Amino acid sequence: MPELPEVETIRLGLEKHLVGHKITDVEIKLRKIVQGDEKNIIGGKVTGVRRFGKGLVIDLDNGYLLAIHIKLTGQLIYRKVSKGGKVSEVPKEEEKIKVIRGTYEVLPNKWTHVIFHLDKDASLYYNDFRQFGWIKIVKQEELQKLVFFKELGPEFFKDLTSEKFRDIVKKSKTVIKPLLMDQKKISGVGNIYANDGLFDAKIDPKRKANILSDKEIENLFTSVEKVLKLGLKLGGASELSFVNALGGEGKYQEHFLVYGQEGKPCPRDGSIIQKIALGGRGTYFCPTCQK
DNA sequence: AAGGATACCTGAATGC
DNA sequence: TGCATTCAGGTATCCT
Repeated sequence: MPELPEVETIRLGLEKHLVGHKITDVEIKLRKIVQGDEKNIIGGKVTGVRRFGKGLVIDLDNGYLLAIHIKLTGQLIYRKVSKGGKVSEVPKEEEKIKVIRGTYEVLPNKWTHVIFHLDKDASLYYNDFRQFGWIKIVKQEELQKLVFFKELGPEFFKDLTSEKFRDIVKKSKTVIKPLLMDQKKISGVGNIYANDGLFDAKIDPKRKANILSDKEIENLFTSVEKVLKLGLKLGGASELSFVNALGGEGKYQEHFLVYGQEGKPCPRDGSIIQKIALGGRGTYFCPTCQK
């Protein structure tokens, strides 16, 4: 569920607040989350934050980087201890942050698995209640050796053109919805935006990719771009545990078209939205207007 | 090789 | 009521 818009929202926040900070210490509470030697990043200063699909890269000035995937429930939250009650958009010590659905906790909490201590009274917390995410500490030149980054397909707003998208769709023998979510084919799209994009394009998620017409493929490209753009504009979808780099919530969950809307009326024609499983994932669609 | 099924994990929702 | 089961999902891995 953290998909391109959510991860980009985090990246923008980290770029604004984290860049320029030096890592002074790393506290690892759950070892399996971190791979590589944390000693290699101590003393390193953050020079930039990049995103590839749903993956994040925090670049340091000492030749190392942090490659991060938050998977379903990871959170990266920046906090700076405010001195002298100065007004700041950065969360304060006592501020509670959404952990999962209706649960709010201060930092750190039982789901905080890694704490990066930074200079200038700041810290970066990694929380993850399902513990699926990972943080890899590697040398700059080793990023492209990481399987996840190496195998990523082209992505929307970057290197995926509508022509490339058409070729990928036409070549695939799978069902269109799982194809949209296959990171090796197209990166950045997950369950929420695949469901809503297909709805916007009026395409039945069960159809085989290679039988879609050129026009349908073009519409789908435009529709997926459209919902991704809206998701980013609204700061992502926070229905489960997504929060931005300052612990704030997004608003796209208030604008879901069909995702999670089983039993509710279709926003286009009022038919009841159905839920089925495709590729083992929840799939929501309108049975009458998605052909 | 591509595509499908399963594991990973835990809180919430559901079942009886 | 309370205990057990099911469900959610992005990869990683195994299997065909």
